[in-house]
Amino acid sequence: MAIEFRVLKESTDCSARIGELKTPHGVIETPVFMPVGTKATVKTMTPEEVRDLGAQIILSNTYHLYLRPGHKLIEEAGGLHKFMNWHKPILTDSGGFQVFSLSDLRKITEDGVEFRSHIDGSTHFLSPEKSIEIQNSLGADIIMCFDECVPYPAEYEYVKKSMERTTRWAKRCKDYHQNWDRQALFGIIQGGMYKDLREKSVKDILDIGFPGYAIGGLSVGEPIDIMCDMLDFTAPMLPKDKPRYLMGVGSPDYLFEAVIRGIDMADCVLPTRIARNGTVMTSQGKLTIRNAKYKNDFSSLDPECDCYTCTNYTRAYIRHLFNVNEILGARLATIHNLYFLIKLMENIREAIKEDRLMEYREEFYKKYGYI
RNA sequence: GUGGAUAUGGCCUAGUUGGUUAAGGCGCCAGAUUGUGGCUCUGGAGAUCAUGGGUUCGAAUCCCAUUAUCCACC
Repeated sequence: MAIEFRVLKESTDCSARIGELKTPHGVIETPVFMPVGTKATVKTMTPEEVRDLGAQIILSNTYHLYLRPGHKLIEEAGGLHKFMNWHKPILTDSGGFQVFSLSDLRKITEDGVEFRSHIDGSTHFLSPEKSIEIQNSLGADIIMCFDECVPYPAEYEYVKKSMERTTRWAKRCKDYHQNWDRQALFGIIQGGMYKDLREKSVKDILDIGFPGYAIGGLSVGEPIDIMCDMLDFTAPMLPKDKPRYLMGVGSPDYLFEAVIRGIDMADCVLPTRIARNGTVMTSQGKLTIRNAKYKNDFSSLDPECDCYTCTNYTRAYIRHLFNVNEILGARLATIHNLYFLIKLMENIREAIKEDRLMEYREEFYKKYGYI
C-alpha cells in the first residue's frame, strides 16, 4: 500500500485528531492544509519557496494537465514530481470538478463525460478509466476517483442519480487502478445536502473500500451552518483509521469547523487566489491591501506574522505594487497567505495535542472578527 | 497680426435634422473570490458640457462676444 495512516491523538472535547500520513514522498502531519498547484505550479511560487513555507503536500489537477502539456509528456519527463521539481507528496484531483464547472458543452453518460476544452474547444472524453490512466501517468502519491460534484442548490432526484453514478464510477476507478504500492486512490462521498443520500453514499463507497475518503460536494456555496451540519452527520460514519479529506475548504473558519468535526486534510485555491487579487488574511481578519487607508502604512501585513513578506515589506509597499500591477505584489501576498494557513494548521495541531482546540478557536475567531 | 480648428467629471473620448436623470474607457473608492478558465468579477463616487450673453416651450448641440489651446499663413 502506498500510504499508511496513524491517528496519534484524539481530542477529548471534539472529533479533532492528530495523525501521521506516510506517503512515498514523505510523512504528512495532519490535519493539513494543501496548497493548490493546478497546472503543476502553485501560482507565482517556486516549489522551493512552497516547501520553505512549510507546505507538506500540494494539489495538482488531472483535467488541466491532461489538456496541457498532456499526461504522456509528464510521464516522459519522469512523472509530475520530477517535472515540476517538487519532491514532497502530491495529490491530484480527478478532473471531475473541472469537467462540470468549466465546460459549457458536456454530455454525461454512464460511460463518462464528453466535454469541450476551455482552451481550444476541442472535444474530449473523460471516464473513470481515463482519469485513472492520466493520474497513473502523473504519478501523484494520492489520486482521486472520478466523480460528479453537484452544484448547490440541487434537486433531490438529480443529486440521487448523480451520487449513484459517482458510486458506480468509484468501483470502476478502483478496478482500473494498478500501482497501489505507489499511488493511493481515495474514494469520494457525494449526496449533496441530503442526509439520506450522504448516508447511502458513505455506505456504498465504504463497501468498495479505499485507503482514504474524501467528502466532496461541500463548500459549493451553501451557508457554513449547512456544511457543518453535513459534516456532523457524514464524518462520524467514516472509519477512524483512514484519512478524511474535505475537498475545497480554505477559509480559517471553514478549516476550524472541519478539523473539529474530524477532518484530516483540506485544500483550497482561496489563499492563493485572493492573494493575487490583493486580499490577505491576518490575525486581525481579512485585509484588502489596495485600500487607500494603507497608502502611508509602513507596518507589516500582519504584526503577528513572521513570514518572509511580513519581515521584509510594508503594507504601503505591497499596496503600491498592486496599484501599479507589479507581479511581486501577487507573490508577496501569496507567500503570506499560504504561510498564514500553514501556520494556522500547525497551531491547530498543537492545540489538539494540548487539548485546547475549542479555546484556541474562540480566541482566533474573536481576533479575526468572526464573532 | 490674419485665417482656421477645438474646448464635455482627475485624464482620454462618445454624444447635432436642439427633446426625459449627458454615455464609455482609464484613474479613484469599496466589495467579492472556497476539489483555480481569474493582473478576474461586481458595485460606487465624481460633470453647473471653457466663460458670459442671446435664440427657443426646451441648448453640450444654433447665434454673438470673451478666454485658452492647437494648426496654417504673414
